[in-house]
Amino acid sequence: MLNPDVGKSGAGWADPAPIFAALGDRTRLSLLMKLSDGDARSIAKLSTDTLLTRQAITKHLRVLEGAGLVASLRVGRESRFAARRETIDEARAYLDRVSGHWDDALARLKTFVEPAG
Amino acid sequence: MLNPDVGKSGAGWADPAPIFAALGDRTRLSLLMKLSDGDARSIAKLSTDTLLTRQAITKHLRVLEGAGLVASLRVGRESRFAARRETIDEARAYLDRVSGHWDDALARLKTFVEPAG
DNA sequence: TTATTGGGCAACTTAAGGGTTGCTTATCTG
DNA sequence: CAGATAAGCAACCCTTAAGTTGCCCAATAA
Repeated sequence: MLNPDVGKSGAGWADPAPIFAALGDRTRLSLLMKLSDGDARSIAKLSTDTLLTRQAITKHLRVLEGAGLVASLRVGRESRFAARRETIDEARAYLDRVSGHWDDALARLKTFVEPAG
Repeated sequence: MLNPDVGKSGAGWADPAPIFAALGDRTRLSLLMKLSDGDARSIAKLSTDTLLTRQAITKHLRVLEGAGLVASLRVGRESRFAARRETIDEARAYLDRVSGHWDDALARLKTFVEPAG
């Protein structure tokens, strides 16, 4: 399948937690890194240079796919995976929201000791 | 404790997976959101408007702290937590790296069907 | 000083995650 | 066609994660 919509839906916002959860694994991050040039690769190719079995890699790829971070397409006898920038950008946008709302470190230190206000 | 260094270390790069793993939970994201104004809040305050017990919230906060996403400081009888922008930005920077390396969607579709090259 | 409120600690249950092995199916190559 | 290569499926470990309950301790407020 070329894609489940894990993306944005009009007005409200989808829960980004599953995206971050998918990113929260060393193996999956390194898979995403390999795919970070935009090219698609087969499972076999993605399984080289790793200690894990092909099945393990497959599972990780499916997790990434479930989160919308990669898309897969079967061509011939192989399954090719490619990174999906949209979802990565969605995660970035979320981090922007939680990061962009306050100013300097000094102000933060103050708030530790100030009354609960 | 005001924080263990989960941050960058000179030349190489720390593994960002634990950061994303910490972000990969709805409850923790909502906690971070509450803290996204830069102010510190007590556990009690952060436990209001949630169905979970205070203990559960505490655990989540400790997970966030372990990942460096928040810092805590005990003042009087309460533990105040505040978000740490550095770590959030670290996660953003990582996403920049995996996202910033290819161009348009069309090119990506091509790579699905092209020979493995 | 006695309640009350904010938190820490520990034990325990349930469910999910990461990984493996074994076997089967489909595709490509000689 | 025979053999090799790419992958899917399913069952099965083992460990960690999320959440709960119960109890105890420290700081504040009446």
